[in-house]
Amino acid sequence: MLDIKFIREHAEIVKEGVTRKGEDPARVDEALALDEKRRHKLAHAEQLKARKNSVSAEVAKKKSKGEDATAVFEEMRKVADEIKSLDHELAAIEADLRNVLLAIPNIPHPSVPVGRTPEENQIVATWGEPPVIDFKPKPHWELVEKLGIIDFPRGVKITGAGFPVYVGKGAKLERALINFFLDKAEAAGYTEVMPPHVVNAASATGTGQLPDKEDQMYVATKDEFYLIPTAEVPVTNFYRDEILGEKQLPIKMCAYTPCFRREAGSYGKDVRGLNRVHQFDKVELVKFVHPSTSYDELESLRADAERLLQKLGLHYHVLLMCSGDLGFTQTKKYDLEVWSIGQQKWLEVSSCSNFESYQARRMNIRFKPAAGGKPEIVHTLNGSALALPRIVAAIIENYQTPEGKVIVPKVLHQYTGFEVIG
RNA sequence: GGAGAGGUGGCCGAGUGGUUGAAGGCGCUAGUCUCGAAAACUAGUAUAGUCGUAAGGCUAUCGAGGGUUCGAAUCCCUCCCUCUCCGCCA
Repeated sequence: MLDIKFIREHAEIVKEGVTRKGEDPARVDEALALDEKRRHKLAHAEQLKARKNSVSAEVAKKKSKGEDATAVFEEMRKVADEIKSLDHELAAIEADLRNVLLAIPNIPHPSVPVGRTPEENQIVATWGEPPVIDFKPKPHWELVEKLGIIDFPRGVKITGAGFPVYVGKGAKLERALINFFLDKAEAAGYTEVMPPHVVNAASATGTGQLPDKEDQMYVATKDEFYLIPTAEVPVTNFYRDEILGEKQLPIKMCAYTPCFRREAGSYGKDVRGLNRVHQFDKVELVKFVHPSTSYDELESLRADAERLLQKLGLHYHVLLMCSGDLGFTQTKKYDLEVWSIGQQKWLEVSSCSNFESYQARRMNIRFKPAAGGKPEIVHTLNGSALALPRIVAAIIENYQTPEGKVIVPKVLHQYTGFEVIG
């Protein structure tokens, strides 16, 4: 969420940013009104508390001298009641204010193009060329079935649609990619973590999954646990409610986890094969950085993700998302899309975002400036490096042979132990 | 899951109703001393909100929330977490 003080002091900037995101700026005024009301009540309540405290001190003094102090009890009883009711009103106002603040999106960075639809995203880089082949390429779902490396029907039997089973070389390819991605992340300075795959409500709120995106998560209701939709959730919450040292920054972490997404409301959209599944593997990069460096860190994060695609030899391009296509909590985002020849389309395999202080404020992650002074909120960023299933789809389609075999990219050989599937 | 113990500042730890935001120690920072360092000594050392141009004031916070009371770190209730023993178990 945004800082209420920042909103108070820069109401117009915030409203303008909210509008660019395609959200309703009226919430900003709502927040300001609640804030005004809150501070008014707070001043009143604190006055009464100050009175209570000073009277209490006097009572203590009198009692220690053996004097009678019952004269003020009657009045203080009333003051106590009044304080209690003001505190209740305040709690209600604060809860309302927080809810309104949570409903105000992060505002786009000035370098983000203004736009409303995905068509207005800008292609800012392209790498490689589509594979040149002289036969009709097949989509991956046909290839994997023939090769017997991914079993969709049995996944349906075991769990349901969107839960593929990787078998034999398919499983090994998956594992090889995970190890490859993690090794590269480690080489780029990221510390590997293996976090829990379910989180509590506080963590899900910290990264912004709750309250808005509750429908997208699987919930273990008995224990109020949420299956993670991305490693971003547990990893970013690693430092929730902590104060870091400025010298520790930037902190770079990577994590492999399975990701669980209900994908409610997306039925029929790109759902064939591995394009959209309910459980998938992903290696995620997360950074906690000094506010002055977060946009440089975004560029290097993107470079870290791009390097993987280059090593795999996959033709891709980079999209700079327009203001309207940014996520609620993001200020700037790049999507990496890989060309998949069998489907003749671009598949999103990574999304690299800067959240500035928006997530960190919700999570209360701060750092103590080395020069002294008050703790400041860190900036957080994250990016996929990379999401597995679409990479698997792209590899299988782009590296297919006329006979329906798949050549494994060279960088993976040391991980797979085989060079061809089929 | 059963029984018991406990959760106090960066850490250890005192505190069972009244100037206790909280003794003492450790750590950390600065200063004195020293050629320099150590030691010693002195001082400082939480977070947040709010008011104020500022200096500074006020309020809150002793796991969380509620209650009792003129007054709660201290008493009561609920919840969370940690530890020990037993049970179960990869």
